[in-house]
Amino acid sequence: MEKTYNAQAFETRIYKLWENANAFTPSSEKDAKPFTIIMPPPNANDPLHIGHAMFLTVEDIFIRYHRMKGDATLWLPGADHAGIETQFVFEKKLKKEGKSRFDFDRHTLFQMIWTYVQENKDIAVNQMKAIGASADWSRFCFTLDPKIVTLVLQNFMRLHEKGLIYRDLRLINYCTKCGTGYSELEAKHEERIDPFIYIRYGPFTIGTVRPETKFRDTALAVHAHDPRYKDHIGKTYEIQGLLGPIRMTVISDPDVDPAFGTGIMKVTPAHDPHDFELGKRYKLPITPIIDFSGRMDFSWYINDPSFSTKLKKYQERAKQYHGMPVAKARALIIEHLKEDGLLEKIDTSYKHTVATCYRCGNVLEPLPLPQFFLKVSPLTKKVIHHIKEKKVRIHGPGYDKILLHWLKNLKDWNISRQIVWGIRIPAWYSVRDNPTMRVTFLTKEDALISGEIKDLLQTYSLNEIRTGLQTLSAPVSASYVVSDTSPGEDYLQETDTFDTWFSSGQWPFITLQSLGINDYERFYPTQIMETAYDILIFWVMRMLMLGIELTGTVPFSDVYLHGLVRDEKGQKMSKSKGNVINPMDVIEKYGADALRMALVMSTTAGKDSNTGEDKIRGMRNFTNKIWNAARYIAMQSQQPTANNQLQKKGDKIFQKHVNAIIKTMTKQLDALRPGLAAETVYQEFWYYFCDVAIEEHKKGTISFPALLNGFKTFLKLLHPFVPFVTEGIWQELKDKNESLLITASWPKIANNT
RNA sequence: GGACUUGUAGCUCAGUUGGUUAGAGCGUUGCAUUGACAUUGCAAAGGUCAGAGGUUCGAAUCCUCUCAAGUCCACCA
Repeated sequence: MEKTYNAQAFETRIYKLWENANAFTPSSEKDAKPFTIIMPPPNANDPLHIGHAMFLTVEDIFIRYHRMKGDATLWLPGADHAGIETQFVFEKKLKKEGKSRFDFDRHTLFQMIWTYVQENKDIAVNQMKAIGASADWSRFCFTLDPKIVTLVLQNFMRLHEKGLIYRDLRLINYCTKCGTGYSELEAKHEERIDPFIYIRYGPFTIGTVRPETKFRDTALAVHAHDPRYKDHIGKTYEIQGLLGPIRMTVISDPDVDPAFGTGIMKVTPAHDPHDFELGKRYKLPITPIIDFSGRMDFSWYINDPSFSTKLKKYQERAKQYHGMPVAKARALIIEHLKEDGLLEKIDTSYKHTVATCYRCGNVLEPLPLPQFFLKVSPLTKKVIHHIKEKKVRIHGPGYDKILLHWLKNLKDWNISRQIVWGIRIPAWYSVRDNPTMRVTFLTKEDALISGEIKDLLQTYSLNEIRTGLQTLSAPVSASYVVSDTSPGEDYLQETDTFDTWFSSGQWPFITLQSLGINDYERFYPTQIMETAYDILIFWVMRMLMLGIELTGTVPFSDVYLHGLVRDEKGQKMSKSKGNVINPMDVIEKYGADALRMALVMSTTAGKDSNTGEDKIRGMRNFTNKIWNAARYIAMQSQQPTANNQLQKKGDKIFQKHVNAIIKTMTKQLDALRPGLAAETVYQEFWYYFCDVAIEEHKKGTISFPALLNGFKTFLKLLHPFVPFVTEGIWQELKDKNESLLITASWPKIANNT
């Protein structure tokens, strides 16, 4: 044996040894208790980062422990198509090549992303193997596998049959840069200081940060008890605006805060969530003035028959605004307000929060768009019940409360996304029944071919429309049929795809179901869901909601949330800061075992940990310590059992101590405390086994067989944490009748009487 | 504005039904090298467990308040 442990020389070989022995497939023994972890599927386009290494390590520890305990242990790996994320990355790549998504039709774009993702998926799997993940690769699932897609569609249909799906016009958080809407979870609120503008508005003064939307105001609202405005309620005024006079009625609503601004607000239902609610309440029209590319839309004014009768000034202004980006238009409109003497004052220190795109940082535009929604309250009620019944336990301080808070306040889930990369919503609109439906071809060549379906049908055959179809906009009143196959010749399918979390929210059971009824019946519900706390709401909550609704049971009994891995100064790792630890570099330098130990040792559920190279180096030293203990053992010649009173006594004390360690570690692992268990085994191996037991043996007070036995026990206890070095040593020291450490049995407390 | 979490050695953190002298990694200081290991061993320094009060025979641990740090949530035009 070499003097120091060389991880590189072992790891690949050892992993092959396990793979060749089929060690990762669950035992088929009938009375073996099933133990299942569904791996959080990494984004298929992502190379592995330290966060992946974290969950792979923690989960692999649980998996290896249960496998050694003799459970039928399944760790099911997979990959997520990660709709928006992936399409965004791909579009960036296109941009570098001087292209855009609008250069391709729907089908071609999907195929291109598919190919791109396929290449990256294989890299990710190899990296997961390098970390030592003992997952069952033969059961690998991808969210866009045909079988998975079929199940997602069927489950959508089931939810629809249960009356939990509806289509509605709502103001959605729309990112005009990314070209898609989001759910409430994906909006990031940021504090901003924006000018607050006071505008002379007929007999009133109104305050707003968004003067550009005022052209489509539908009413003025005040609080009923406000003495300043009480007498105006119900009255209609002619108000001089930038495009001529408009008529506006004053309504009263208890939600209007008299203390804010001037106490009177303009109502713009199409562009403000609060106003949208008011609009609904008082049946005000929803009249947009901003389009989905984030530009001003004055076509309603320009195309109005009375346009030619307007003042020249107004005509020019409208033409000028039309098509202008929102921010630019706002500045210009402020100028025009000044010009017309309508600007009262500007408060430049107004602080408020705006919703921004969690991904690109662009300010989200609330825009009216018909979307599919999932009613959540019947689902969240069931989840709350299951949590209270302790059918599912959350590990990580405070996160049970956060989850419950969300469950109690959750709004209906917008599951439509206006992207191509995903599972297309199986809703079909009849061309015959919905003649006002529009299709838009977004390829440059076809950009002009848009219009009412009726006209298109005359020019093109239906098949041609389907192939090139980019987006379809059906009015909110359009009738639709939910079906996983086309209901008939004259139907067009919804072009929106599902929110990625809608499919990954079903992951624990659709994976197993896609693998066959046997797997589903044997391994569902699963035991542990292990993931980072930052996707508790996005993912874990959704899995609980959909799992309980669609399978009648909690998809997992324990949720273990690990913290985020930060650098040694506690800063978030990011490429721009240059403090990123690449797991593959670490493995090359120090070995996978050192990385694993560094990630898990002394960490607790739900708390961030700071990991620097010093810690990893320290853990590399630990693997070397194990190696050298093995060298010492290997150097001893076989000696008979304890042959004197001193050794008998020494062996007994040694055995007793080892038993205590087995007991402690078993308890810690059962309690889902891998960080503590790692610390225990580290301490006990180094400061007890090496510093005490081996020294005792040198003095002759512990017999060799007892020492060897104890060492083998330690290898087993160490194995879930540092699988490579322990298996490597095991192969050197094992008896003839022993085979692999990975499948050896977890130590039981030996009777030493 | 709400909610949650944290404050333990120079640094990074463990310490879960409250129980002798509060632990580890890294760092620091001294000594040790032909017999497993210098990626080491032995020894040492370093803590009023944020502060104050309370419960208790006993508190880092439970309760209250104060101070500090962080995270999440929230439509105020």
